[in-house]
Amino acid sequence: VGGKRAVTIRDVARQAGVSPGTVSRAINNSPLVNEETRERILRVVRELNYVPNLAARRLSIGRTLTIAVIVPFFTRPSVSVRLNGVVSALSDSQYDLLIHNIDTPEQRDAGFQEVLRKDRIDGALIVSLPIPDQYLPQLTGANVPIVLIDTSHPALNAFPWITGDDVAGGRTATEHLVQLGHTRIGYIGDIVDTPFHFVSSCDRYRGYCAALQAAHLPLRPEYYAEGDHGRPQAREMARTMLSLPEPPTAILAASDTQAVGVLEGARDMGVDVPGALSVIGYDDIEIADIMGLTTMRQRLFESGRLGAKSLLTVLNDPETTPTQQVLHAELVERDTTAPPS
Amino acid sequence: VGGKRAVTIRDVARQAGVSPGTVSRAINNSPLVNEETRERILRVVRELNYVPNLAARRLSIGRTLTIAVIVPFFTRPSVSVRLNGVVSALSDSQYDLLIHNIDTPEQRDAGFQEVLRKDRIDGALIVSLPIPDQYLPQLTGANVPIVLIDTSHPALNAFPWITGDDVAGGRTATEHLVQLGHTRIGYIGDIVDTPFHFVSSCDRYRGYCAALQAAHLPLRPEYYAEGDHGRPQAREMARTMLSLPEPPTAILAASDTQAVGVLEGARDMGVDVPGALSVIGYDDIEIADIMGLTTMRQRLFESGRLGAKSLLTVLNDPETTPTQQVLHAELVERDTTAPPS
DNA sequence: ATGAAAGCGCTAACAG
DNA sequence: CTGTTAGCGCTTTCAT
Repeated sequence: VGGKRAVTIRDVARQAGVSPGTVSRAINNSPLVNEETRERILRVVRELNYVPNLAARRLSIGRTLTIAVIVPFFTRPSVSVRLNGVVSALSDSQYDLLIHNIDTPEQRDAGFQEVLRKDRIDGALIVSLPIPDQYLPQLTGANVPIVLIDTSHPALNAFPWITGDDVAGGRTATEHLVQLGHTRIGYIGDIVDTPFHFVSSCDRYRGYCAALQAAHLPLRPEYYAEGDHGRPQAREMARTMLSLPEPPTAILAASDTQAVGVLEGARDMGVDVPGALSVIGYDDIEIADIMGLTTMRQRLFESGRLGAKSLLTVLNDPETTPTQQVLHAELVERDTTAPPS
Repeated sequence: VGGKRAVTIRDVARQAGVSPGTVSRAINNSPLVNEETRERILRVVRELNYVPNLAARRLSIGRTLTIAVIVPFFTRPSVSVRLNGVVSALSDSQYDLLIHNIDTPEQRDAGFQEVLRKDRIDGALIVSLPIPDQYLPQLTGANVPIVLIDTSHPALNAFPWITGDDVAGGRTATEHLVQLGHTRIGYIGDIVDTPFHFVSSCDRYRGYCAALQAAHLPLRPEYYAEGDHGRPQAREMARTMLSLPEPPTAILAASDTQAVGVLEGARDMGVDVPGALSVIGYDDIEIADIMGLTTMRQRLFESGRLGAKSLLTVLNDPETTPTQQVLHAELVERDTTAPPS
């Protein structure tokens, strides 16, 4: 646990009989260095096992070589897959990845205030986190490029973003149920009015409404329920909804996790799926495959990867026009949807 | 996208009518500064919205204020939960978290060579990654404190670590099946001879063997199968095993993910669970709860949290003796195990 | 209690 | 092509 001083660029310079400047040029592939001296220097570098001190390099070049990803609830499977896309896109870049997880509004404040600083990061990815108006100044004034993944804001259309079209997705899912012949279709989603104001559930509900209207089906308030995101909550809501005098014959859930809760609720009530109840989820995370759940597939990994790539592009050339892309969700039919009996 | 120069400590000093050194002392809570001047300085800091440049600070104090976590396959649920424990323990520390994901041996090399450097990090957590002998010199010579989570090595007993006892866990799981009356018990796990040499599956198998021997039950080679980690592979292995002339009446899987594969395989073969086949998994990730899977619960989140705390302790005081802790796994009985029929 | 000055290890502008 | 020099922005002796 000794204090053996690290090898510095000076040591290399001395050993190779050149100046530190030349060593710097040599290791940074500057053309301004003789091929022979470069080789000699690189040999010494290897002998001495020299690696440039990152902090010094960062301070000197005025860049942090770090990218932050600001993300809520990163253990949620859908988020985790998106993150993996980010990690994979960044893995052979020069950038370090700084993960800032957000579980509470305080952490969100910290994320926006302490992380989005030019002396901390070169760029940021904001993933799946709705952006309240109050933070707009911090984002637009952040002075570092920001890419939005699975989130957006009308005032931030100068930023690159990658999102899904949740309204269209909710509509497609609902249309599938309508086409199967369902007329009593319920919706179970997230609470709209949380500190985070997640909107995907809300958007999917809007798609649901649009599909019902297009099919001239009534919008029945008792067929809408919202609760904290989670299986147990969805289970409870499903039980309540299935206890109605005239229960729905199909339920669209705002996520696969909640759809699984609905399946559990149906089982609790002795309601057969898909015989007496069709269930459709959203995301197509692994559990959907396991449970044979019909769902809307989002390209989660891809969204992370594309967003990260897009940030790298901007970082390389700040003049590029921002990539903005909508990834459409696709219906995956499995075993939980069928015509009503 | 303007170049408005960031506020530096000099600006604050000038504005407050003191020297940069005093400002530094003031913001770092040095006792060597008059209370009045400190307040004046802090006021200016607030007015100018000054935040110290991290790279400069790091270079100056010779620490990186960064902790790396080196982890394979971080989207696997069990890994993801452990990571969340780490993140949570570090969230209100001064340290940044640098995540180095490992999916290939090359990334592992990079992780051990480029990440474990004193100029990059102040300390590291190695999570769920077996350590081949060839890397021992790099670890012992890394010159930064390292904490092992869910992995260990006889030569690294000077390091703090947190592990589960996989042998004991495998034994407990198997004993449960034995006590239910099973005598034909199969094991489905990971391939031992991969580039990563994961050992947990192997250890759990050793526990399985010990339990069988203690119960005077024969060890039948046809009741052992190994394959790449994953649901589909486990499903296939289960089908093969259930096709034996004398199939097992119970199967222990090396992980919940694989146990779910076994459930699928059983369903494929029309084998009722738990009527004709008992299945037990390992980890107790969310899917186990969903599927009603009997399993061995590991304290995943806790392991990450404890490991990170332990690293923080060492970082604060390098003289502390390393915390080494075994977290025992606990049997969680659900609906997939029953006496043989 | 405060200021001056040196230095962390690197890069880059300037001379030659 | 290479050496010299001046920072990057902060911390930390050393004086006072």
